[in-house]
Amino acid sequence: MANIRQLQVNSGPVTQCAQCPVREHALFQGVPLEQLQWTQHYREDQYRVDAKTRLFSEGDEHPYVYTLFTGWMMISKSLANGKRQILRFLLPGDFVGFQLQLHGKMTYSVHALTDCQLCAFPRADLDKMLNENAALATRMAMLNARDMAFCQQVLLATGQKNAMERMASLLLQLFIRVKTLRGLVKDSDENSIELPLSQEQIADALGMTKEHVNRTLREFRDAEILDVRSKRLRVMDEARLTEIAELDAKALAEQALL
Amino acid sequence: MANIRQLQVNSGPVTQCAQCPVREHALFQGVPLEQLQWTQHYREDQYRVDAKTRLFSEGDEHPYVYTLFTGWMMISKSLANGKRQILRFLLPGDFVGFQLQLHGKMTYSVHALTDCQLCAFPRADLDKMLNENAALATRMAMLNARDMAFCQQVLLATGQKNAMERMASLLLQLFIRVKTLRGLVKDSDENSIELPLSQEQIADALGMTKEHVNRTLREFRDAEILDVRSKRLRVMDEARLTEIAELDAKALAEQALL
DNA sequence: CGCCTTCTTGAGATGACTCAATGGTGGTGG
DNA sequence: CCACCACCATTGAGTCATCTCAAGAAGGCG
Repeated sequence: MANIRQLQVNSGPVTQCAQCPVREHALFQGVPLEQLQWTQHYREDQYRVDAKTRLFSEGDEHPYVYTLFTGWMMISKSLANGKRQILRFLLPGDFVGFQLQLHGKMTYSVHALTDCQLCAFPRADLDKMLNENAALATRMAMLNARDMAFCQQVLLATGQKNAMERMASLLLQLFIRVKTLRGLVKDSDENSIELPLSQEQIADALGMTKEHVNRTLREFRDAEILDVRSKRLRVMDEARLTEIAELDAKALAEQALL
Repeated sequence: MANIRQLQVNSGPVTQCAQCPVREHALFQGVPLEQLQWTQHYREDQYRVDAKTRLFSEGDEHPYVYTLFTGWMMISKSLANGKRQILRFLLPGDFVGFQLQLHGKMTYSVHALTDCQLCAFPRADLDKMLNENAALATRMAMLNARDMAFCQQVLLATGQKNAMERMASLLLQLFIRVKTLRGLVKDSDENSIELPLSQEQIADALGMTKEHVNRTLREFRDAEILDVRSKRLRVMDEARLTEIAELDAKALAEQALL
């Protein structure tokens, strides 16, 4: 609740995106170029959003959908008593904002965890574009199916795994996704990734308290499996982590590639 | 685990579907008829599945996707230790089987709770159909978005609500969906619906134990809010139930209509 | 340097779980 | 039509994982 601040979208297109690992808009990946010519006349703008600011909130009538180009964001839903569930962390390449009520109120909130750059589409245009281009609409369905599979994985974890297993699932999933993205943008450290999350955010993603997240992270550190410290996740024993998480690392990497 | 039996698909098309409340295949609803003419040459068969039998399991390479015409089914994922999360209950009109790896292993299992009738499509055809017809692909994306919103709702509940609130959410959601479907097929009893679930299944859908489901149901009965008995859910105090569930009844009804 | 957020740790409370035993109920076959 | 059996619901008592409340330590940022 407390960390929701004013939206700061600096309008004006960002022409270049030099450090962006995903050059194409996610919706267009794999769609043949000649089928995209006609989309030229649809509006498409790039925006910056500062760390810790809100892109939109649950209940807003928000006119855009986005592809995240750089940075980390999160999607969340809250209850009246202030409890918050983080549904997903967004990484470069992820699509945000598509939902059933295309022109109704958003069913979740989106916040930037780091400074972000994103590509925006007017909802009205998206609607038309999908109905005019089957390859695009199919890709949209596929993106949705990927996110669905992920949401179901998290639901399985939240409903049936204990604290340690849930945490292993989340961290391994992020570890693999970030390393997969990195394939496109070379990096040095093989067994550590940037992890711009507070323990409270991890807690809200896993449905546990921040204190228990802290204790669980300590257990992992004591067992020399992983170490989360100063916004960095270091994995010492990936095999053991995979075992605890009970996830299929190969499937995760495939998902991350889409 | 124990209630997984042999698949019994009686092949041969079911030409009529007299008692079916959803006459159209979900994927085709809202798609103009003239755009569907050309789909005629794609295969489409109807099947029956007996109560308590499996349609397919996590890990199977299953060649069909389905629309459920009559009956209740459930989608679930399991862990090695036998714990099972029920991801969703399927009602007439629901689409099952679409996923990212269209031709790979299924990421979840599907079981029939009652005797069911469903309409099957070969996966290979679906792929082509989507890529040839934008309206169809858009509709697929929309169906997915609906299911996504529902999955996120459940995730919020499982992560942040207590036993009573979670249970209220599930039962209210089913209550509204079934009553909405009933709009198409008139029925008498206004405040009760058929609920072909065991307490153990409710438990697996909510991430709690069957014993605690039993105790929680008792609390609801004692408070004269609802009564689940002999495969029937009777709601005595819908206002109170909605309040406890902290759900938007109007939004639920809209979702149910898609 | 100082302030504010985040992390860390402890101790006690509790909601939900486990284990165990009994009671119901519907379906099946004699 | 009844008797049996398997499955499902019910209830109790004790345990445990996780939560709550509290207080101090450590970062990071202006």
